[in-house]
Amino acid sequence: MNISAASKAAGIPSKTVRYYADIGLVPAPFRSESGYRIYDGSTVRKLVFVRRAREFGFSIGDCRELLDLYEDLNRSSADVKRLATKRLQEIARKQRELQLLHDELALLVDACHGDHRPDCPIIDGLSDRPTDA
Amino acid sequence: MNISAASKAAGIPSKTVRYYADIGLVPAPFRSESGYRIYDGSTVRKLVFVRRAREFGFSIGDCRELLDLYEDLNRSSADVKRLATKRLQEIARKQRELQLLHDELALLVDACHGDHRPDCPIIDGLSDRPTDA
DNA sequence: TCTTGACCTTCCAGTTACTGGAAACATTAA
DNA sequence: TTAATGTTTCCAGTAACTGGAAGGTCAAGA
Repeated sequence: MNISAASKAAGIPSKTVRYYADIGLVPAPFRSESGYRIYDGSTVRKLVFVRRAREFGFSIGDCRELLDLYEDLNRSSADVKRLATKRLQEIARKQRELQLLHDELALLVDACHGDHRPDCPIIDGLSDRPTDA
Repeated sequence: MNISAASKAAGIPSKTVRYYADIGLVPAPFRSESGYRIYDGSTVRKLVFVRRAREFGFSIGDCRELLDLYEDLNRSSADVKRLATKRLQEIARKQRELQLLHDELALLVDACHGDHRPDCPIIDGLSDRPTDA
């Protein structure tokens, strides 16, 4: 599996796949005789995990910690479980905030009659005229 | 309402609040005689909206479009409704992906007995040895 | 009134996490 | 064998902040 196949499988550009190995986020892949990177399923799965975590605002440092869970889970189980649980709570918080964002936008869409009538309660609430706050 | 109050209200650092006006993402605030920025509730509400959108991976460009919805909703309603609906679908997709991330991490946590027993089915599946893929 | 400390200003440089492009070597298909 | 495509390294550029310097402002207290 060379880099473009791994890139496709993980949903991450080749450039970024290289970068993630350069900074040691994922293990550096083996090389073919001619120097081509050769990826295995294990690394690809990590890349997928990183992509999803990055999409939701976890930093590279966070990803490093999250990936360490994979390696360390059976070692210092208690500490690691606490860390993972903290991250789970963060994800749950993100889910709630995402729901708020969704609802706010859905409200806009619902309030919009899709024609040219000028009365829109949402616009009234968010226009530039000075308000209560 | 000066910049630190607006910063607190919106949950965004003062630096970033200034930056968002510099790049024209939110309207440039009025100034006091001495040059201090003066914020109103309307702009603060936009800043909150931007913060939430940014936290979920919408780019500054995306935020610009989203904010335009507020201004343009009662104008070209049909087009704008289509754009908003597209964004809603994206948010829904993000929610599903976030759920996957959550489940994956929850699986790790559940599988971890919090002690030092060495058998962990998740680790087995994600270890560095070559796998099926 | 003066001063002290917190807050504000602009400007410019640095950071994070990529991302694009050049130059050169490798592989494959015709 | 040659053309197209894929890969390599290296270095520079971008997006979106973020930190720090140098200096002006404001409100409270001696």
